[in-house]
Formats: sequence, structure tokens, C-alpha cells
Amino acid sequence: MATYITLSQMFQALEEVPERAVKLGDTQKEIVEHEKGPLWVIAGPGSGKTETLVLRCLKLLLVDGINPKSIMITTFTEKAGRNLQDRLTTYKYHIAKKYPKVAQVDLFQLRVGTLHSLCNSIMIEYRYPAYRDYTPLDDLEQLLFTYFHSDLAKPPRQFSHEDEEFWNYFSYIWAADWKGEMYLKKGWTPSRWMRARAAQLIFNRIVEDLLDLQMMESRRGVWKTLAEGYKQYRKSLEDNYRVDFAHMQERFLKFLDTPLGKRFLEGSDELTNPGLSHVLVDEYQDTNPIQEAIYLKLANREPHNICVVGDDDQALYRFRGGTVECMINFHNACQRQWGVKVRPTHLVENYRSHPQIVDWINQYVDSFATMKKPGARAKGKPPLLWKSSIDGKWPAVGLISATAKSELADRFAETVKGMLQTGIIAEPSDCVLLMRSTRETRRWAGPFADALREKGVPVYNPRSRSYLEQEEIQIALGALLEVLDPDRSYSAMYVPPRVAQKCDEWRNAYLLASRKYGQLADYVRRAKREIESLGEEQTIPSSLEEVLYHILNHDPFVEWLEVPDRTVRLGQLTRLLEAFSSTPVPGYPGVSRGFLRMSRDERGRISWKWRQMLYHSFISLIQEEGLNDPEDEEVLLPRDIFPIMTVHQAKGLEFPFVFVGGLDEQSYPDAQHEIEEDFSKFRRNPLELAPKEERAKEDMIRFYYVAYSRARYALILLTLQDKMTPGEVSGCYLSLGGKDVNWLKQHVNFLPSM
DNA sequence: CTGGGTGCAGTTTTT
DNA sequence: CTGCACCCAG
Repeated sequence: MATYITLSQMFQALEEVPERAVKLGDTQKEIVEHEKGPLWVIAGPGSGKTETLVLRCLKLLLVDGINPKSIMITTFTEKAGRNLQDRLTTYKYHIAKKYPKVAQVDLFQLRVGTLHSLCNSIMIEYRYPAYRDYTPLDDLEQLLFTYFHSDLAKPPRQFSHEDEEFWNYFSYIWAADWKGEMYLKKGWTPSRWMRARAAQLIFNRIVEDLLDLQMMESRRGVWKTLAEGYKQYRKSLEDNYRVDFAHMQERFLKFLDTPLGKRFLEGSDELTNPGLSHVLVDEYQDTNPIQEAIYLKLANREPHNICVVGDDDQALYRFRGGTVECMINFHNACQRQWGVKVRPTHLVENYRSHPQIVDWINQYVDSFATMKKPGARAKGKPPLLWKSSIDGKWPAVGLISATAKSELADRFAETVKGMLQTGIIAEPSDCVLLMRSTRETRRWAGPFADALREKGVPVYNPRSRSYLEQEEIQIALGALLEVLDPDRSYSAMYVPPRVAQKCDEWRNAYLLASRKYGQLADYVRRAKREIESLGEEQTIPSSLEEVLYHILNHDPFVEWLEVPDRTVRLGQLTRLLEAFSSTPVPGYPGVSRGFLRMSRDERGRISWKWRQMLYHSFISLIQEEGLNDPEDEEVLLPRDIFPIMTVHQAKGLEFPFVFVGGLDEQSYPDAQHEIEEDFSKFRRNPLELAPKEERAKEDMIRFYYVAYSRARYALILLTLQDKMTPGEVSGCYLSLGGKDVNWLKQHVNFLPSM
């Protein structure tokens, strides 16, 4: 082991990193310096938890001289993973300027990223036979696979008595939203897509929660049906050489128990394969049971060098199976697994926000009876302490309230405009409006965005319109349908009228565009003619995806490569179609769904069956079931535009001025809350579970806690009179004295220079 | 000012 | 389907 520098040399060198003014607190230093054994860090917002983790990693590399290959540093999302990587690289670069020998340390050898990506790459690196030749499925691909391959998603005409019973029982999953509720009320059978979605959710939970399948199988009725349905799905995955995200982790857990896995963990020779000695985990509050099991296995070697960092109050990923349980009970896991006693280290010094904001978010989370119940928060969690350099006598937590939505929006926009005019903020992007949804509907961002625009403040809200409303998507899909199905045969097959209407809309969008873009029209004409000239049973030389590629190779699409938003969306369309095409055809391994064949009955037309399949599966999926609008990753906020963001998007970020809207929201349990409760009886490590209503409330409290804690100079709540859920209203008003603070007019010149 | 008719929209997030 | 915002008539 070669050590490069001393710890004080490292800290000293880091002080010269630009835009990194913050000196470490004592607790942070303790974490960085911690010698060996498990480390359990519970860290509040703005306490520099990721920073501390990064520095600990650097200390291991540079001061202790640990081989980079022996360190694993993971987080929860790709974006956060890149953030870790970037910080490590930057800091190392600056330290190496002062201590050149540090440059030898190869950060590429470090295992950094999401747990999923590391599981995947390690199994590939070790050529794990049980993982070789497997294709990983992302969320959409898994949904498509489930739709076509799971017995639980088969067409209703094939339903047995057991299937009826099964979907009756599990109606709580597909009926969790208004649409599903409507189906339930009308007594309709849930659509194939609804069932595929529900089945996907259940399958993931079975694997991620490490449920006891044998116990489930031994039950009768719906549980037996479920166990069989799951096993059939799992076998289909196997037969087609696919793994979904959950099974990828399951596979990795098994890998760790094989001789090959032992070699990864324990190493074989010091130089090329030193084994894994240190595990660092960020965002641990979002970890699920299978991930916990993986981490415990990764750190199984003494002295169990695992460092987990997270904030139980900021858990936002229950929909992915994450529970705060793993975070809150980390000490129990260490005791159970290794007989090691671990005490929590609390990182409570907030370096982000004005003292009043710190004070207020402390009161906020503490004021709810819900959060005081066992299991809701880490035991003995101390309040945050104010440590930022921000101070001053302005009211940093403000309230804008009105009786009507339009009035509220108006006063909000007035405030923003006033802040600009008085120079409190230099640019609209010093602010952000956070809401659950950024859709510009009357319930969400609509009135606020309108009011801002009306007052001449431009709004940055790229996700306000849904994917299928976008011009480029409509034209591309219209052109695609024009080639594949010139007769508009959807009107003759059973598809819901709304779907048919949408198809017409796309065709019209294409027709309009084709007048302007001759080359695209030419291609479409040629492609149509070519298909018409083919005889029955003949194969078509191009696949579905290829037709799309050809379409996208013409203007306006080529022109639109200059427009980042459009490029991202068109890229998404390509991926969507590729995912559809690559979904195996049951019973025909290796056959592509995108493979086009001519009809037997209709001259010069693509097979009717294929077209029917396209409309019923793919087209219905994107229209009826809805698709997530792809996010432009890493698009920097334009300086001169007011951004509207979802709270999830804002996670891990901070803003000088934060407005939060939508506070009249009510909490209600969703499918995940129900499923947790229903499936807990099959858990191998049973846990005390709060009632679903309580857990839904906890989630909402945490959600707004994340929103509020983004603010640096001021936090402004937008409320409709006294409508202020989540939960007990008193808590929210506590530090405001229950009054409508006319926040701006009284305190115009309150800001220090920024 | 009230009441009924009409139209529209319905969370979100990720590997 | 439900809730609401909006409109217009009374």
C-alpha cells in the first residue's frame, strides 16, 4: 500500500479548490477519518453528506493508499453517480497540482455508480456464466415483456376462474388512480396494459423485498396464482435470456456466493485483483431489502468497512421499493449480521440556508404526530443547526396566500417581478417554483406560469406539455403510420375511439408537414409504393425501426437536430420503437417484432395481424397508458428564465429563492402502500409497518420537506387560505404566527450582495 | 349574486 | 367518472 499524502495535506490542498469555500465541521472530519468498521451517517439537508463521502473516498485513496479497485462508492441515480465521479475527479485534479504523485491514482479503477450499473459491470467483468448472454431490460422493456409474456397479462378471453379471482383481489393495484377506479365502478375487466403494469409492480416487489416464495406457494387462492404467475414470468425471462433490474440484483447476490464472487470479494493477488475492502453508499434512505442484502454481503469481510449515508426525512423513492427501514435500522442489521455494535453519526450542521429556514424546517418535520411514531424517523435524531454564512433580518420564510387560485398566482408573479425590479434577484433563475407536477393545468403550474408570462417574466418549463403533444413526435409517428398502414385500418379494428382520433391527428400533422418538406414526402411515397409492389407472404426488406430511421433522416427532423429538446424527444421515440421491436415473440425465440410481413388476403398491404398487434399493443400503450416525458438530462437552467421544477428534479439541488406551490394536496395511499402491507406477511425479516394512511402521510411530509430544504435565502409558500396539508396545519404556521406575511413589501432591501 | 350547463383534466419519480 | 372553473341567464 502506497500512501501519497497526509490527511492535513489533503485538507490543505482542498482549500484551494474554487467554489468550495466550506471548511469541514468536526463531525464531517470524524467521518472522513474513521478508521475501520461500519459507519452509519444520518445527515440532514445541506449538511454536505455527499461531500463528506467523497472526501472519505479520497482519504482512503490518497492517505491510506487503498487500491482504487478495492473501493466501491454507490448512489441511487445515474445523475447522482455522475456527480460523485465529477467531484472525485475535480478534487483529485486540484490535489495533484500541489502533490504531483497523486496523479498516479487511477480513478477509472474505482467502482463508482449506481448499484445496478456496478452489479451489471462486475458480473460481465468476471464472466459470470449465469449472466453471460443476458440482455438487461429497462423499465419500459420489462413492461413490454410482461405484456407479451406473462400469463397474468393474457387477453381476458383466456381467463380462468383463478384469473378472475386474482385480478379481483389485486384490483387495489390497478384501481389506484381515477381511471382504474372507473373500471372498477363499471365492473370492467382491467385492460391488458393495466394488468401488465400491475404484474410488473408485483414481480419487482417479490424480488426486491426478498419475499418467501415457498410460503406464498403453500397458500391457496390468489397467492398460489401469484406464485405460479411469477414463476412463469421468471422462466420466460430465462428462456429469452433477459433480466430485469430486480433480477439483475438477485443474480448478483447469487454471484457473490459463487467461487467467482468470492474472488471478486476477497481478491486473488494484490496487484491485479486486491479484492473489495471498502463500500461507501450515498442516499441509503432509498435502499430496498435486496440492495441491503447486497451491501451486507459486499462488506462481509472483517472489519466490515461499510459507510452508509442518508437522510430518512428525504426518502422519496417508495415507488421503487425504497423504504427508510434499512436506514433507520442499520445498527440492527450490523448486529444481526456480524454482531457488531454501531452508533449513528448525525450530520446536523446545515451550510445551505438562512437560520430562519433551518429553524422552520426543523419545526415543520417535528410538528407532525405522524413523524413521531416509531419507524417514521431515525431514533434520537437531533435538529439541524444553522451554519451557513447567510444571515440577516429579513423574514426568510414567507407566505403568500389568497382565496382564489388566480389571485394567488397573481400575487406570486407580482412578488417575482418586484424582486427583479428592486434588484433582490439579478435573474429570474435565482428563483424556482417547486410543485408536484409542472404540467400547466389549472391544478398545477398553469395559473403560476400564466401569471408570470403576463407580467413579462419568461418561464422555463420544458416538461409542461406531454410527449405526444409535441410536433416532432406527431409528425414522425404520422409518417410511420402513413407508410405502414395507408388505409388507416385502425378504424376497422377494435381500438378505443380516442386512440383512433389520436392516430388521425398524427396523420394530419404529417400531411401538413409533407407539404413543406418534399424530400420526406418523397421518401414516404416511395416506401408506400415499394410495399404495395410486394407479393403476398413476401418479406419486407426494412424493419419497423428502419422505416423510422429513414423518416428521421429527412427534414424537418435533420434540421431539428439543432434543437436539443426535440433531439432528446426523437431519440426517445427511437428507443421506444427499438424496445418494442426487441421484445421477443412468445414461442419464437430470436424473431423480431419489428420484422414486417405482407398480408395473405390484402394485396400490397402489411399483414393485418401485425397491424392489429401494433395498434393494440404499442400505439395503445403510448396513448392510453401514457409515457413519461423524457427528461433532458443535465440541461443547464437558462439564466434569464424563471424555472418551474418538480421536487424530484430539484432533489440534491439548491436555489437562492424557493417558491413552493400545490400545498393544498391531500395524502392518500397508493398501490405501493397497499402492496407493502399486503406482502409484508411473506417477508423473511418481518417488520412493524405503520398503517398505509400513515405511510402515505409520511411520504407527503417528506416530499415537502425536500422542497422546503432547497432554499438558501428565502422560502416562500404559496397557499390557498388555510388549505395547507400535509397534515397538521398548526405546524406549518408556527413560526409565522398564523398571519399572512406580506413578505416583500415590508422588506425590500434585505438581501446581502449575492 | 346564484344556479345550472359545459368543458376539461386527472401526480410524480427511477434503476 | 368526478370536481372545478368558467360562462351565461335570470
